[in-house]
Amino acid sequence: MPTPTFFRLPDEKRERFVDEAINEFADRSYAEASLSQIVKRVGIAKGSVYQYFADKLDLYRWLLIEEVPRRRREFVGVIDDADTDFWAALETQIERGMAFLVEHPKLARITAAAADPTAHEEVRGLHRAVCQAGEAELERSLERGIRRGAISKDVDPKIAVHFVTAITGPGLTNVVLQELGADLHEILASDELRRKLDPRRRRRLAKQALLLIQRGLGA
Amino acid sequence: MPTPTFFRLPDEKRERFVDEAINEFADRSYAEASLSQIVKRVGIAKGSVYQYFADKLDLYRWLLIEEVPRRRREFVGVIDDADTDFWAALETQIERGMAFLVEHPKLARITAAAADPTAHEEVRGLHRAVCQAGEAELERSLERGIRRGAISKDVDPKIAVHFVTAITGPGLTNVVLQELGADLHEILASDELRRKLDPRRRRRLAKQALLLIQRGLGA
Amino acid sequence: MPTPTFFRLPDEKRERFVDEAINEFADRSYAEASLSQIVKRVGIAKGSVYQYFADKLDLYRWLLIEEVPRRRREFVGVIDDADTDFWAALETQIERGMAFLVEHPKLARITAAAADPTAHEEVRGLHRAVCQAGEAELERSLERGIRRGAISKDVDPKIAVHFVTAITGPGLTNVVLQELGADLHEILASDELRRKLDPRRRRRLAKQALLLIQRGLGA
Amino acid sequence: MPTPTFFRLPDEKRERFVDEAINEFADRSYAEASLSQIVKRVGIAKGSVYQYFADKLDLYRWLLIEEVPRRRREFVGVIDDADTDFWAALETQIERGMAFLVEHPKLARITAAAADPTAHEEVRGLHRAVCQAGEAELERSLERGIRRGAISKDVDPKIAVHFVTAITGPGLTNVVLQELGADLHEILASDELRRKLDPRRRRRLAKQALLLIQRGLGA
DNA sequence: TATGAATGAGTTTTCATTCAT
DNA sequence: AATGAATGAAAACTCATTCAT
Repeated sequence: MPTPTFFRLPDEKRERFVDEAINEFADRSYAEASLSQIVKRVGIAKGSVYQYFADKLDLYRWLLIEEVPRRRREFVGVIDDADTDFWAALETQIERGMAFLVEHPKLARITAAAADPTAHEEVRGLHRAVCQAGEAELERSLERGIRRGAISKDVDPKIAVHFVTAITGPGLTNVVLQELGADLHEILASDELRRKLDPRRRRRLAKQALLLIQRGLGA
Repeated sequence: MPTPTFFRLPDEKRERFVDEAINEFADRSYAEASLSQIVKRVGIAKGSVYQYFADKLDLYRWLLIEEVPRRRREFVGVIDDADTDFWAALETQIERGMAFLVEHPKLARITAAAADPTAHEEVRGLHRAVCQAGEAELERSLERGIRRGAISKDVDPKIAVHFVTAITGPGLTNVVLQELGADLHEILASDELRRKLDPRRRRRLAKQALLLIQRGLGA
Repeated sequence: MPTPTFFRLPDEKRERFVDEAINEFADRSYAEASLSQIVKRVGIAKGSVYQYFADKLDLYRWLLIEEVPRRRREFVGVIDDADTDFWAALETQIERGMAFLVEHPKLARITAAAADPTAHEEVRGLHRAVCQAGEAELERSLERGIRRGAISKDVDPKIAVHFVTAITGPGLTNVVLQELGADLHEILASDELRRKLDPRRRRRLAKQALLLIQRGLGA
Repeated sequence: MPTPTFFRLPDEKRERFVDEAINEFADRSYAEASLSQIVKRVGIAKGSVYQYFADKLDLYRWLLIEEVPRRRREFVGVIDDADTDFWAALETQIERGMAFLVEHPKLARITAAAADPTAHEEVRGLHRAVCQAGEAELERSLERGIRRGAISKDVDPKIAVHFVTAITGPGLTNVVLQELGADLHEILASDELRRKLDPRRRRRLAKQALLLIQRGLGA
């Protein structure tokens, strides 16, 4: 976790640092990402990184577990299905997830990298933690859906959670990428690409995902 | 692609080399995988690798695009849905895919790593190629399914292909991992774990996946 | 040498600083000793060190040449052989030296490190100065011993001084360490070890050293 | 311990490497000694060191435990006191030890550094091993001396060994250094200094050491 | 064809020291 | 006086790749 020094930094400087760190870890795998690159781009001394974080892993951990999820929550908002229809909540979630993917592809990419099964022992541990947090939440949602009769009783939430996650995660991501005819890396470089996927089109794609899940699981 | 020299190698030696290369690339990401490790375990000189392959990437490319898919096809077999029921063919495919995952986790892991969005520029290109090959085939299957009336007419095969791939790929993988209470790395080390997931239990999981897809897409 | 600021410090704070500095330089060689460690343990800012001393070497010099000898003198006292028997004075000195070693192993260690011939150019200079001071004093003692007939006339005090120093310095230290079955680092950590070498046993060891010197040099 | 590669090196190259490594570790403490310096002086690539040794510690260990003792044995020879008079053997040993000190001050310095009590945890372990080996041998010698009547029966060889070691080690070293009016580092640089201590003078100094020990311990 | 020694660019990390506040 | 952020040189170590034998 970051040092107090890091939080005491002038906002502008801290943000520049975080942005470049996100750039680096979105571009390259943990092993390939290089602190040297980050400091070069931020324009600070190598040693400064170690004033802010204990080491490379510490920086990555904070990004992956704290900062990226925080930014995601900020963008996506909290979708509470406690008071609303399960399917309506899911639809909102899918739509906002797609918007996040398109508007913040770098952040999306860092999270997506957490699925890589070949990775540093230590990094894998972080990845598992990240995934499990999201899955636990969805599982509770599914259970609620079953209780309320939205989801069929013969669905096992412990299993279905992985299918729904797969559809709304890598599934939707790949749909988007195909629509754009590009990979995540290219999207970063091009505002034009991002505009290609206007909200109307996004809604159409979201509907398809929702339909599959709804028919697949619905009561 | 391998040099003629590589194919002229005594079978036993070539196989030992390939096995250790698979071990290494299944354990570590492309960036972390080390040729030094491979040659040490095979017991050949470092220079020899460059008699067989142009460089590290060339070796990885061949494994990812030729050798691992070849081994997968050998294990899974070709499931031709031209003559059979679409859903029956899919069910078979899912079941065999799960069996492959459990029996050959190393190979599965190399393929799964291809989903990592943060990776060498060049490696990413390979990954995309691998994915697109599989998706093209599935897309044709889906189109056939629609024509024959197995799949609803309002399904867009270009989009659905990603959802189905997500479910049968990362979705099922994660289901399996959760069932085993372990990650892919641990499965490798433990025959016991592998036995935990006997065919009957596998079939039950496959059914759940199939049901979701079938209800979701079915006419 | 310390700045006026250093001496103006509240006693409690200055003492805490000195104690931790001694801890650090007793644990690690000059090169390995780290100002960062010291300030962290004292709980002051890094920059403060430079308000008290010119630099790392300046701090070390003061400890080695002023503070540690001062503490040693305080513990050992001044043994004046001007009025007493040469051998009785030496015996006292040896006994007190051993007591110092056992009761203040950290201080002893800092002095002992001064014997290391591989060290910073500048540090070596300090070491030589420290050694020569002690040797000059002993040499005068030896000369007095010769004049009074306690020591044989054919002893060259300029040479003998090094042998006596060796016996009472590293010689006795190693005897003590062997008796304790430990190295200096372990002694620090263990009060129990220190108690193992009670005064009676210490006297026995001292006698052996004295006997060797007395028979070896005595008239 | 060195790799096979190291031993396969052309003699000239290997010797140049070892010589420079000895230079470095004789000049600076383990912590300060730098592989970068060594390779710069030898004129090879940094990576080459790691073809020869596992790491810095591995190189130091080999020098300290194998190579320097080997060179010392080669120079000093084996002095067997089994067949000769104990005192004559000791005298020879002292004389040759002094010659070694003067002729190979670098090697002597590396050994002497082993007495430094403030040092890397790992390095301290090596040092202790080196010291204990020498002491064990001398202890056996002393016991033989007692049995044969050369040494007084009331001498405890376990204790005396440290005093004798101190005299013939740091004691004699300091005598020599004082005679030369220099420290070990200056001796290295100056052939003239080395010549100042001709064999006749060396013998005189050795006699003084022997006399002290002989009178001190002799029956 | 096989070998394996040599390379050197690149990595993460440490730390004494400076200096604006 | 005290602070503590910034610095950057230097360290140990890794590894794909080359090339003479």
